[in-house]
Amino acid sequence: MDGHFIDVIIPIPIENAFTYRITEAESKFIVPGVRVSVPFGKTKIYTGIVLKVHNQAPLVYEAKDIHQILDESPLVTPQQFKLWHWIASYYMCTLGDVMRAALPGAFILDSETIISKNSRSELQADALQDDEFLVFEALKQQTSLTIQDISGIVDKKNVLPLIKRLLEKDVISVHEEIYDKYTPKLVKYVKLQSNFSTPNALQALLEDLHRAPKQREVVMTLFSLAAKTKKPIPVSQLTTASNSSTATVKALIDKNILEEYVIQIDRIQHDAVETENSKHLNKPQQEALNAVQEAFKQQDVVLLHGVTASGKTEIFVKLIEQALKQGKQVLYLLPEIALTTQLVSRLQNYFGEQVAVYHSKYSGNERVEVWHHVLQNAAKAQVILGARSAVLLPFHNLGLIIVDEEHEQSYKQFDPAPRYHARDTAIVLAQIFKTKTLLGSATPSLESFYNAQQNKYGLVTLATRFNDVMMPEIELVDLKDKYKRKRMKGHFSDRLLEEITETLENGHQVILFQNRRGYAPIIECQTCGHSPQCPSCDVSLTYHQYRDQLRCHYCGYYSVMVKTCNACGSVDLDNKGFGTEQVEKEVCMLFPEAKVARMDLDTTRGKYGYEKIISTFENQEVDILVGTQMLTKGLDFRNVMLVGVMNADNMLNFPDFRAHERSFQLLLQVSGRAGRTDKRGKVLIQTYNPYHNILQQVSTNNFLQMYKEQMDDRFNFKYPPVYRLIKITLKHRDFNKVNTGADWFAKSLKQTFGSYVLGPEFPPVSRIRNQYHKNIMVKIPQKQSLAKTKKAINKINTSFASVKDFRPIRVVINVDNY
DNA sequence: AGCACGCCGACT
DNA sequence: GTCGGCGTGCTC
Repeated sequence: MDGHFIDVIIPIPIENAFTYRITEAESKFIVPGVRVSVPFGKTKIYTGIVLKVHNQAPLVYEAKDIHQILDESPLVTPQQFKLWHWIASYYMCTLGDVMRAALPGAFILDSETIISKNSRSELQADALQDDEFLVFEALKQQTSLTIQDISGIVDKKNVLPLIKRLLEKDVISVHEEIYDKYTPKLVKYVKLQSNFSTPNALQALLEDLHRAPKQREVVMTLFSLAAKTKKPIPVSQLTTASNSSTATVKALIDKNILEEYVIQIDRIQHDAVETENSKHLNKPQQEALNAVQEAFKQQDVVLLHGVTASGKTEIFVKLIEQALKQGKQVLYLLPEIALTTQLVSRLQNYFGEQVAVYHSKYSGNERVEVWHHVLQNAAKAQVILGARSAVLLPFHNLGLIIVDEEHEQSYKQFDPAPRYHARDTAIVLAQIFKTKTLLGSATPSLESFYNAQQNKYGLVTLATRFNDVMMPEIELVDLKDKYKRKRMKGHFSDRLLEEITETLENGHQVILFQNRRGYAPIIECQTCGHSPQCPSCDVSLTYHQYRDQLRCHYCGYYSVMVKTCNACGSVDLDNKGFGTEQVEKEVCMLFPEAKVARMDLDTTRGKYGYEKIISTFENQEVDILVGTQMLTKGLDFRNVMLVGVMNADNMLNFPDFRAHERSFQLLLQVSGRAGRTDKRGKVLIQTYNPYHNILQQVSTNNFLQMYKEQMDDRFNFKYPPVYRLIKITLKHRDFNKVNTGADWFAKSLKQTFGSYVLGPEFPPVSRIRNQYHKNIMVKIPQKQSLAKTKKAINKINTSFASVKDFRPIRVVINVDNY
C-alpha cells in the first residue's frame, strides 16, 4: 500500500479516467459518486466525479493532489455508473461525454483565474512597462482582478503574456477560484415579533401605530393573513395584500415589530391540484392492460401498439399506480415538445405532487433540484416525467419505465456525444433495476415492431379509439390531375378548399400541415437559373417573408432578400417550392374571415411561444393552424375536424432509408389530430403520387402491410432492423483532406468488413458551417458481434488519428444512427 | 475539449 | 520589433 488514490471522470472527451492522490483523511470521506475539483493541465481546475477509490499509485506519472471535495454524499449512484459504462461502450464515446450529458450544468463548477498583488514586493514603478504599470496601479485600488478585468484595463484581447511577465517580476500572484453555479432560491418571510403575540400587546401596538396608518395597515393585514392561512407569510404576499411597499415593511422590521426570515424553496412549484382517481378503463383498455401485465410475466419489454386516441395514457396511469403502490419510482419518457403541454397536467391530475418534470427548457438551477429530489427518493419525485435526458437521472428504486411515442426520432441524440437513444438506454436502465419497460405508440418504429415479431418484446394491440370514435376518413387528392384541370388556387386544391369551408361553417377547426418552414425554400433566377446559396453551407437559402430575409436552416446565416439576381442582375426571381409561411399567407387570402396562426420553429421561439399558440388554438381563438411536424406530437385538440396535408411528396422522396417509414408515421400521427371526440374527422392528403404504396397504407391505416413491405426492403437492402448500422462522419474545412482521409478510413474498414462498408459518400448537404462532411456506413449482420465490430472500428480510428495529415479531421462515430 | 507552446506573417 | 494567426501535443 503506498497511499490513497482516486480515479476521476473529467467532463472532456478523453478515454481514460484520471488518477489523483488523496490524503488518508480524505480517503475516509471520498466514495465513488462524489464530486471533487481537481487541478488539470497547467492552470485549470475542473469538476470531476470519483469513479473509484484505491491504493494503486500510477506507474508512469506522479499523481496530483485534488483541490477539494465538493459533496458529502454521492451525487451519482452505482446504478448510474453501470448505465454510464454501457452508454460509453455501446455508443462509442467516453465516460466524460456521458457525464456531461447526465449532470445538470450547474453541478459542474466554473473556475476563474484570480490575480492579486504580491504584498511583499514593493518595487519601483519604473521597472514596469506601460501596461504592466496599469495593472500594478489597478491592483492598488482592488485587491484582486480577473483575466477579463485586466483585458479591459489594458484594452487587449490576449493578456496572458503580460500576466506572465508580471509573474516573473514577482509583482502578482495568481490562483484559481471556483464557484458553485447553483444558487438556492430564497424567499423572505415576515412574522410578528413574539412579544406581540398576546391580544393585549397587539392592541397596544396598534394604538401605538395610530400615527402611522400605513404601518398599522400592514400589521393588521399580517395578522389577518396569519389567522387565515396559518402558513408563513412571504413579504411579497404581505405587501400586495396590504397594498403597501417594501419600505413600510422594512420600517416595521427596523422598529423590531416585525421579524424577517428566509426559507429556501423549490423553484418548481406545481399548483397543488386536487388529485382525481384514475379513470375507469373501458373494455378494450382493460383487456390491453391485462395483456400487458400478462406479457410482463414473460418479457422485460412490451410494445403497446394503440391507434391514435385509443386511450393509452389511461393504461399507463393504471400501471404507474401499481408501481407507486409498491413504493417504487416510475420514469415516463416523452419526446421533448409533447412535454410542455397537456400530458403533464393530465398526470398531475392523477398523481399530484408526486410528479416531477425534467426537460431542456428547465434552467440549470431547476434541474439541480429535480436531480436531488430523484436521488433522495423524495415524495415529490415518484413519477418522473421527462424527455430524453431524464433516463440519466439518479433513480433510486425504479419500478417501471414507460416510453411514450416510442417511434419518435427525437429520442436519439445526434449532435454532441453521447449519441444515445433514450428508448434503448431506458431498456438497459430497466434491466439494471430488474424492472419492466413499456413502449407505447400508434405507429411503432420498425425496429420495435420487429423485436416484438421476433418475440424479444411482448406485443399488445389496442385497435379501437376511445369511446368508439371512428378513425378519420382519409382522402388522397391527386395534385397532377388538379393542376391539369386548373382546379388549384395557389397550393390548395378545390377539394381542400371545399372541406375547409365546410369545416369552418360548422364551427370546427382546421390543421394544415406542411413539412417545411419559411416562405419558399429556393429562390431561382428566371434568366440564368442561379439561386442564392448559403456562404458556409452547401444549400439554397430559404426565403422568409415576414422579415424579408433569406435564411440558412443549417447554420442560421441570414441576409436581406435580394431584389436582383446576384449572378446576372435580372429582376426576374421566382419562388420554387413552398413553406408554412406561404401556406399561411394563402389561407389568409382565401379565407379572409378566418383567424389563422402558424406553428413552426420561427413562431415558437422564446420560452412560452409554443404554449401560447397551443392555448389560443385550444381556446378556439384560432380557426386554422398552419404548421410543421411540431403539430404531430401528442397534442389533443377536441374541436379539430379537418387535417390538410399540403404536400406529401417531399417527405416521401427524402433520401434516407427510413423516409417511407417516417412518412407513414408522420401522416398517421397528423391524421390522428382530426376528430378526437364523437364525430368522425377528415384528412385530406394532397400528392402527385396518390398511388404510392405508403399513401395507400396511410389512407387505410394499414400498419401491418406497411411493416411487411418495408421489412422486405430492409431485408433486401440490408438495413436496420435486419442489419445494424454505424455511421462514421469525417469533417474538415479542406475538401481534399476530407476526401483522402475518408478514402483511407473506408479502405481500412473494407479490409476487415468487406462489402459491408458503404461509401465514403457526401451527404445531401456536403458542407455545413464551412466544414465538408463525408460519410462511411458500416453494416453489421445479426450474427456478427457488435462488440468486436466496435473494437475493430476503434482500432482503425486510432491508427487514423496517428497519421499526421489526418489528425485535424474530426471523426464522428454514430452507433444506430436512426 | 481546452490550453500552452512555438513558429510564422502584418502592423503599431 | 511585437501581436496574434493557428498547427501540435498533452492533460493524472
